[in-house]
Amino acid sequence: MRMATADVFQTLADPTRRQIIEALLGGEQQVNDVVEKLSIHQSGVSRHLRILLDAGFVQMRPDGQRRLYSLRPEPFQAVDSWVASYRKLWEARLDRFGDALERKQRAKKQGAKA
Amino acid sequence: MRMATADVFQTLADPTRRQIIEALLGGEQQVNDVVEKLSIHQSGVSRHLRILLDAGFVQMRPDGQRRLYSLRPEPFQAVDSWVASYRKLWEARLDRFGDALERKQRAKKQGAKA
DNA sequence: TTTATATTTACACTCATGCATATATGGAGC
DNA sequence: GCTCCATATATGCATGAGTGTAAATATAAA
Repeated sequence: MRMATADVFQTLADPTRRQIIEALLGGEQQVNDVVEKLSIHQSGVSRHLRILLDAGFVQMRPDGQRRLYSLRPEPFQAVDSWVASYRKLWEARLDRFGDALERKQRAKKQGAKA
Repeated sequence: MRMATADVFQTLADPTRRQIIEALLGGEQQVNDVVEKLSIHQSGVSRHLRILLDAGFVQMRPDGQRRLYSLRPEPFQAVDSWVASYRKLWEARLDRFGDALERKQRAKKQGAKA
């Protein structure tokens, strides 16, 4: 149960796990709910959830005989922080749009607050 | 040679490949330069570079008997865009700091421009 | 105890990795 | 042109890791 960035990518490598993550974006779900959205047996989903739990992507809350799973932000932040190191690769070529974009976003944010 | 987000995570799952990517952050490198930074044989590096090439992470430019590899932005953008879908998971709990932070960054940016 | 929900384990299978070796490619020297 | 050397890729092999399924086991409620 390490929790390093390394395991984060290892965990995300499996498409079924990414599907599970996407399914949980809607909010807390019990195992069977997740199973219905995938084409894999329940035992497989349980194992994937276990891996996601170990990697910190999800948390679990027992509710009677059910187990409710939901997303946790930390590993996503780790990915975000990793990719940030490489953002310079494409930000340069967007520079000319940068200022206009920034102004637009700032205006939007101001509007939302009003 | 697909190029979907799926392969992106699959490609990033291997720690040696992430090392290679990191090594290329310094700029264009020939294969031997990369080999020296890792503890793996040249043939292995070549195969990893091939995989990175297929996934779009790197591009190759022949220079005599050397092959110069460098990073390409697209797959990183794909990761960035994927993680953006989950940003709401942690942005909420940072809201109270958000305004102060934004002001600070804005001030910094202004300062840099001056 | 019976039922619903979920996890664990054993198994077969596939796939990826690293190494070693062989093969390709390009330049230098003759 | 030809050979020699440096650089790099491709292939065959052994090994290890991960996946899905099915059966067995846990857990909680009725």
